[in-house]
Amino acid sequence: MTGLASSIERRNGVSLWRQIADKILQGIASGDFAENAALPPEVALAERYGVNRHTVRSAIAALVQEGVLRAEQGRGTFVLSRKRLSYPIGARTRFSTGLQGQTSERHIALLSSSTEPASRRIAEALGIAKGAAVIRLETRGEADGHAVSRATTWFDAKRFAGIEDAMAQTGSITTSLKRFGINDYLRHSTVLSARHADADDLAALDLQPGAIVLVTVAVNVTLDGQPIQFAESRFPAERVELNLSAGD
Amino acid sequence: MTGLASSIERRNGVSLWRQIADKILQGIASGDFAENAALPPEVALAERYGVNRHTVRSAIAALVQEGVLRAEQGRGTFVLSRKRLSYPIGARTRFSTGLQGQTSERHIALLSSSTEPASRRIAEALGIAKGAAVIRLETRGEADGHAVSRATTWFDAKRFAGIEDAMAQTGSITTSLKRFGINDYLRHSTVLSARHADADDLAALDLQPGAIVLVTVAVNVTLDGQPIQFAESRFPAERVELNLSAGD
DNA sequence: TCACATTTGTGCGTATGTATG
DNA sequence: CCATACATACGCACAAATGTG
Repeated sequence: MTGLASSIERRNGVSLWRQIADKILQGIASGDFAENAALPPEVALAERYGVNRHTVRSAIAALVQEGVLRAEQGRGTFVLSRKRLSYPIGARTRFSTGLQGQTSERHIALLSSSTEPASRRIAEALGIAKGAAVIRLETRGEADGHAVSRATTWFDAKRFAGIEDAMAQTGSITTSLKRFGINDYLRHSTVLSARHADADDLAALDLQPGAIVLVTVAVNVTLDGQPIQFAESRFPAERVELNLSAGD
Repeated sequence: MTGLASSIERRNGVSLWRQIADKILQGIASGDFAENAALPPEVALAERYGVNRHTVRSAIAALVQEGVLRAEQGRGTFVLSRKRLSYPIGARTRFSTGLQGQTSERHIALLSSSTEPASRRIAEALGIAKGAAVIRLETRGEADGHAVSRATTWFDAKRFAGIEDAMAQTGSITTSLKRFGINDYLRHSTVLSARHADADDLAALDLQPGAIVLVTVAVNVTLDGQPIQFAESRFPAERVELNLSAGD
């Protein structure tokens, strides 16, 4: 009955906190700790495994960092579920159609917008002069009430004046672009990386410190190759995977 | 001169360790702490900022986790540099040619190989019967002496008997496949995710606990669509970005 | 509104283990 | 073997957030 606790060993080359973390993982795998339910309080775990509360906290911190648990001050520590949305990226990358069939509802919320001079990087991507006015949109993609992306996108302000209003109204880039005579566009390039979420990501995507975001930096172009949009999107790695579809 | 330390405040809603971490980031940005050089010892930092050594440790742990620092037991804590290799992924994804121009030398080292029955997932991907024999290769991609990828790949054992020997000799998948009459192949699908590096990744890719790996799960096919290879690759996010090239 | 219990978060002091040179 | 410096673990105290009565 105390088999679990007795299998914790000291000075065997594996730190106690790592052993505790593995115990918790076992507990989740065996159904001892249910998904989407609260873990026992730290003090209870500390007693169960015969270690100090700090040691349990180290284990929990590691698992939070691995995206397995989520700790909430004053409430408890919860076991996360692990299904991921699959977000397709290809020549025709579209937020809404991409998630069709996986969620019942999705839209893009416009958080803020502003006009600013283009940095060198953005000017080059959009094929305009450095310092020319660009519109920046800060958006959050939501599916079934969960935040699944946080993006910053830039448009040439001259060509797309007022696109922020269209976005606010329609909640869709694709629809907004139609108001400017663009009925189709292609993903020209995508650079992909991953990093820990920063403070903004944490707030916008409802993540815990230490969470990982997938970052895409992309340029969309018209069918004849004119760049129209430059975007950096952040996806919570624990909730989203990217699906690099071959053709379309 | 002691302006830095005096700007640390207690009970202002931001934890001390986070404030210290931000101080260290400032120090790096301002050149106070040089890239690729050792940070002052923890006790020195603790004194400089007027906090306990544990608090400095929390700050350092956070920055290690963010990939900014690297702590080495018995030696010191080092500021990392942040250039990344750009690894192209497209229809014709090849390790060696992909990194051409970015490194002077690159190859794939075969760590181990084995034959095993195909799991359901692998059988489906390769279009063979579940339980049929498959060859598994554990490899590490190296460029200029640095580990840049860690992959596990599976081949149908019947069709590609002995491919492990070819890999060991040539250090190239592309070259090895030629021995089996395959002169060209295409990337059929890629699913991309990110997670924290596990123990194996840490060792193989020379990473610190808390580091992030980009994970691709891919299927390669012959020109007429026959699946030949299933692979899961892990890339250290701090050293590699993925470049989703549009056409080729 | 307020008090209170519960639970996680932060900080300090201390001791000991472990890796490096 | 020693000194240095990072790693782990424990005990204690209090702060902060949450939920409840």
